[in-house]
Amino acid sequence: MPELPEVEAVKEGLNQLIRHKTIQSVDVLWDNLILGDSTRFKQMLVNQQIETIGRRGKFLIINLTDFQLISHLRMEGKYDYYRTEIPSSKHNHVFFHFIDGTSLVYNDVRKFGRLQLVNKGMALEQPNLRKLGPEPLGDAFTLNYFIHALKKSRGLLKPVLLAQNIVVGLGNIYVDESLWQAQLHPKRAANQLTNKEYQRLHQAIISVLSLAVEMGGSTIRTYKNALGEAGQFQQHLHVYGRTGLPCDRCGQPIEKIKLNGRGTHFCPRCQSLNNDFLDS
DNA sequence: TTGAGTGTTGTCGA
DNA sequence: ATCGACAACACTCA
Repeated sequence: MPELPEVEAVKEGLNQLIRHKTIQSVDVLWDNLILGDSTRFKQMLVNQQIETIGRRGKFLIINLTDFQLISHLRMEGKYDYYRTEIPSSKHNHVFFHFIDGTSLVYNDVRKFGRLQLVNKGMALEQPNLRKLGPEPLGDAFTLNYFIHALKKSRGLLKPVLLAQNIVVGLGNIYVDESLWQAQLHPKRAANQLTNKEYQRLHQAIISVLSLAVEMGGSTIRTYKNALGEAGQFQQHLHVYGRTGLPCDRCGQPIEKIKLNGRGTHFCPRCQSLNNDFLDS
């Protein structure tokens, strides 16, 4: 489900809903969602107060009195907030009960998500967070940085952009959309673009993600933010889920291929493997 | 009915 | 070290 824009929307919702609330108890119905010992996880959270909720890449970071709770939604993780009774669902797996009687429930159909409690200040020191690249909408994501990073990289454009070590936040939807916007084939060698192409790609990533954040993300099948609201960026998709439909730029039917196991959508005319002529 | 496909990423083997 | 395949799991669709 969630790429950067969706996680950002969840973060915003959680900040509205659970800031300053104090946890009374925690229930875990599927231990594999918890990294580390789930008994300790439940114990340590009692009496912790929520300060603020942040985001790093696709990770949510819930800042507590003495700890940080790292939460990754992976494919289908969601948070639901309830003021009264919690409707029964076979996919509700983790329950945070607050002293005011309200609850935050982690729901995950596929159980791929992960929750990890670490000491305050240690979230960004975890190995998987430490190797993340810069935020695409932050100051560190400069064109110069991006060019140098991609020139050092090996492999094909799309897999390299999905790896999160050069820039965070892109997933299968937004990488396809960014490559369409930049008119680059997903199988181009990532270290062999022209400077003009690097510039187009850099700009495309920023503009696609900015608009998607503004629209509250994309709701393709099931995504909802913590307030229960759908995203609206799906109205703006040009290639993802548009296989066979005419390209919005040139009319050629959108193609779908498999690239490293991921469905990959692109326009075979606008995003040719040999499109150097676009720079002339 | 069965198999393929689904928004992610950590791990494993070459 | 790096890259691709696979696993974690449930559900939908052809």
